[in-house]
Amino acid sequence: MRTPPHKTIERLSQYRRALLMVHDSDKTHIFSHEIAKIIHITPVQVRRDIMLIGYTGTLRKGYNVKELIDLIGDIIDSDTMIRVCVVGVGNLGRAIINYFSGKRTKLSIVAVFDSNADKVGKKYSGIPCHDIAELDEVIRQEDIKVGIITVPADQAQITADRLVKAGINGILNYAPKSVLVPRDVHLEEYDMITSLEKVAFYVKSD
Amino acid sequence: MRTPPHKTIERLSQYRRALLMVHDSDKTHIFSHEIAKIIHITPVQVRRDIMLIGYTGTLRKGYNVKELIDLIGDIIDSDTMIRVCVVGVGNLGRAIINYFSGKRTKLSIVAVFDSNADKVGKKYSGIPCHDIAELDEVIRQEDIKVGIITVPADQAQITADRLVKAGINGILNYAPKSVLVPRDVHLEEYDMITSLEKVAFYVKSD
DNA sequence: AGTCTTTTGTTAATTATTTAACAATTAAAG
DNA sequence: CTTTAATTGTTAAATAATTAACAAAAGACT
Ligand SMILES: NC(=O)c1ccc[n+]([C@@H]2O[C@H](COP(=O)([O-])OP(=O)(O)OC[C@H]3O[C@@H](n4cnc5c(N)ncnc54)[C@H](O)[C@@H]3O)[C@@H](O)[C@H]2O)c1
Ligand SMILES: NC(=O)c1ccc[n+]([C@@H]2O[C@H](COP(=O)([O-])OP(=O)(O)OC[C@H]3O[C@@H](n4cnc5c(N)ncnc54)[C@H](O)[C@@H]3O)[C@@H](O)[C@H]2O)c1
Repeated sequence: MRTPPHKTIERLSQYRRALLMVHDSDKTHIFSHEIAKIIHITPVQVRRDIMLIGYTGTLRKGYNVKELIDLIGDIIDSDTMIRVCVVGVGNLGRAIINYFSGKRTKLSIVAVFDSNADKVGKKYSGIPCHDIAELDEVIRQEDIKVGIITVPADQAQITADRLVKAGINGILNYAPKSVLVPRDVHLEEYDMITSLEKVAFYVKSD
Repeated sequence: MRTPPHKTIERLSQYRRALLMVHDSDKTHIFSHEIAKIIHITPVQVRRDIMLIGYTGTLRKGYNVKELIDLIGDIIDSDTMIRVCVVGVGNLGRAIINYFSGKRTKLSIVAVFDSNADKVGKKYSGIPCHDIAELDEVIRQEDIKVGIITVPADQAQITADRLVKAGINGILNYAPKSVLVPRDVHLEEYDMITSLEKVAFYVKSD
């Protein structure tokens, strides 16, 4: 099967989040328009995405929740566990560690780093905090493949460089400063202000 | 001028973030390829966006940083200050309040809410925390137009309902559960797990 | 049993977004 | 002063993403 479009990948993750919640209830099947409503998209889009990944529901019964969850896993999850670290254990870092812990079976935050001696040696949501100086060593030992950056903006680039040097393959950067990485390192960046300004823009021109 | 495409609005916000940083240095002008490098897009895209908003740079000198910042402000900012509140002062809420404070001239977080009595009455980054029961009253008094949700997932919908009832026009939801709002309320949602799963997907299939 | 309604799966059409191409212009170099 | 290289602005082409259209199947209803 051809690898699905970027946007579909993104939505698959959202579908699964929604499906996992539905699965906790007693529903075994779900219609495209029900999924659509949760994600705020159209039912056609849902059906098209599901078609793209080669799943078929049952006519007039909808999609089997469990099966669809598993299939999405087959597509977007790695075979093996992907190990992740967080650099910078401030408010945002802690929010992320705490939110994420145990949420997914194929992704796991296994180490966090900070430069503040008061934090080093402590555990956050059960994950040990290492000194930033040990980053290289720990990343190699723990076989960490993805790093999340939550340090102050002026430390973002140097942190990214360290992560790259240690052999990481993907970075998720929350510091409000874009970082430069080699082309073979996959980079995602997110800035809340962009989202807020977007809301504000559409609010004002209502 | 026609209102720019959604994606351009998003990038304008990013351009401005980058330009503000450049402006702090002594550079007065910047080339499209320099902006492009910071945002990780192509120079053509940058020029096209700038064309769309009707700005013209000087040939072989690039764009005037200050002018471009101001023009982007004219497009995406509101004439008047847009007042924002945050509901849920946990790790994430505090990270947001702290990060955002004072960053933009036309957007301001003026109130935060929590249900925990220990937090009510305190100030966070200078912003007073009110009891959630006073939400309606404070939002009307303070003329708040946008709400940011950072409460636990199971409180997300009820919080959204409260905000809508109080007359808010836009919501930025960070709780990992989609909320339903009337069509005239602009909604943005973001979930870190989607970003992380995206990174993981592209990392594994490298 | 036959009709109606719902819902999927898929192809085609439409719309949105990005990328390419290139003329025009200007600063710098010789 | 002429040539060269760099850079913008814009139109056209290509690509990506969404939406529409609709046939086929299956349960519900009579
Ligand atoms: N992208 C977003 O939407 C968003 C939202 C909120 C905050 N932020 C940003 O995220 C970052 C963290 O925010 P926060 O509120 O947690 O800040 P914070 O100050 O509470 O935490 C920063 C942490 O990083 C550590 N640190 C500093 N330099 C370091 C280094 N070189 N190596 C390792 N650790 C280092 C500090 O000791 C601290 O623990 C900031 O850059 C902030 O602007 C982004
Ligand atoms: N979208 C993301 O990327 C992302 C990342 C991290 C965390 N989260 C989510 O953000 C939310 C907050 O995370 P956190 O780490 O700050 O959690 P937290 O538990 O530290 O904070 C939640 C706060 O909300 C308050 N609260 C609870 N119910 C409330 C209500 N009905 N009204 C008002 N206040 C209420 C609590 O008193 C607490 O202060 C959680 O839902 C978490 O899953 C999302």
